[in-house]
Amino acid sequence: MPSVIWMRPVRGRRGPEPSRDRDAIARAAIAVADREGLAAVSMRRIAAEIGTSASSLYRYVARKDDLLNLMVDAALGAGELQPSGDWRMDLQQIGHAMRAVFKAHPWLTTALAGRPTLGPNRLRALEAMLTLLAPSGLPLAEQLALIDVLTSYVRGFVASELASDAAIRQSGLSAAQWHADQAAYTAAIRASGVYPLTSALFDELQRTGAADQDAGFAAGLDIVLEGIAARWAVVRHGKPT
Amino acid sequence: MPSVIWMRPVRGRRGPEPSRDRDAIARAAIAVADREGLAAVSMRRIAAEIGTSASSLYRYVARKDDLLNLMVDAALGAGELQPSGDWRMDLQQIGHAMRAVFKAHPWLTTALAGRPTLGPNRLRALEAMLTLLAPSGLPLAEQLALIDVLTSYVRGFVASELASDAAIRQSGLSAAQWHADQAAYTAAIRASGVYPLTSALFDELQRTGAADQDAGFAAGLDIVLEGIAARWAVVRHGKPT
DNA sequence: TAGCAACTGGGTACAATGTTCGCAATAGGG
DNA sequence: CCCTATTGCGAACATTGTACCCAGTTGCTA
Repeated sequence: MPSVIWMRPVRGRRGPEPSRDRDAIARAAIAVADREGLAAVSMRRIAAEIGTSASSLYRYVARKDDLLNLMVDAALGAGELQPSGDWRMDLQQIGHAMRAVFKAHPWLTTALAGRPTLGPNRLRALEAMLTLLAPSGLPLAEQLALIDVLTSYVRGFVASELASDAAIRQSGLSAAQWHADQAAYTAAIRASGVYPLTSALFDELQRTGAADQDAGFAAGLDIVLEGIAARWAVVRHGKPT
Repeated sequence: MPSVIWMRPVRGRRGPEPSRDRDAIARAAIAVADREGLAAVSMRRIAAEIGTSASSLYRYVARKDDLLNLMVDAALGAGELQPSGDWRMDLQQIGHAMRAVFKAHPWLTTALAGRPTLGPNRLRALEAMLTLLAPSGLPLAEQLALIDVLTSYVRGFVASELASDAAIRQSGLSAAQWHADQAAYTAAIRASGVYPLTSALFDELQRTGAADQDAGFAAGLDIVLEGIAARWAVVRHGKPT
């Protein structure tokens, strides 16, 4: 039996028809993770959610890891791209769409860590981005590098955005208590006098609300796109690396 | 008692002197994670490693999460920067050093996911990078965005590099079996005919060995630095965003 | 058509995990 | 000097991922 879940047949050739399907399982697990965090996703819990038992769930996924793979690929499948012909605008749009997906499923960045999930949805997205970058004439491996730069940036940025929420949920403290502890910590950092720039940064971040985190994201995205454009131009104009 | 571990006193004012210290605990945990993966890091295991019991370990860390925070900050503390005066060269050097750290501790990218650890070592690194970017004259928040772009890229790239190793270890399969399964999967993807560019990418990646992954990383890093340089120039020459 | 093999559903069991509790020993502060 | 805060630790508990087994169901084949 193959270890990649998408290589395993969805049902055997004999015996009763399975009463659930992978999509329903993924949806249930995603709903739980969205509502209560990734830690709430246990085999027993998801099984109960779809009205069956843990051991029955193992008829659909070989290991819990496969359940997470299903969740990740299903969550990643939301985006659909309408190519406009302008690669930079398209990449920008993809970046914003990815950010929206990651923010809609706060557990996704964590679940993706160390998991090279390559399900049908992610394959579709990869193919679409390669199609977008094809006119660059760059070697495919380098196109992949460009895509990696973009997706890594988005994931990293959203991870920072969600970090406090995640930490709060994980710590089990009240949000107020957590923020108080955090404020005490930054106060101690400032008081140490060893980190003047970092302290100033804390001040600035506190002064400007989280409202312009959108602007920050867009600015970072522009940096990335600028780098990609530069690389693209190198090939187009024959300039050396 | 504060929830941030670095705000908690390292020992009480009475009673016997603790027989171990946080550094030794972090070192032991890092050694186990390096050798056997993050999954092998359990409270009982680390306690045994330093010759004590699980319940005693709880005198040093309030929760397992704190143990991971200690590990992350200790692992991140390896790098030391010698500023050369050329910010671009310095950032490049930092990027390469970070990649080395992440590759030396394959569990680090995973442990860092969803964990806004801000221990002394990370604070030092942040302050150093802000010092480096100070001449840009950019607002601190935007300097942070630049740093995020860089670190996100490095983390994302190394995560991709380590993904297969991590997946192999996690699956419990033999490396040969895993690669066979993976090859069968990519073959099925090619056979489907739906993903021509992705299939070509697989071919190209297989043809070029992993030897030039270094080159790929450097290329991506250049893209990032190019983007940062562009942003820097905007301010210096007063051009509009 | 009879029967066997493959398959699904699910109850039970097991080892391992994070974490809490209580108790004995030990140090400093009044 | 004694009281209280603190350390080390054994035992216990609920929860977790997962293996095993058995009963019922379907389809292939003789």
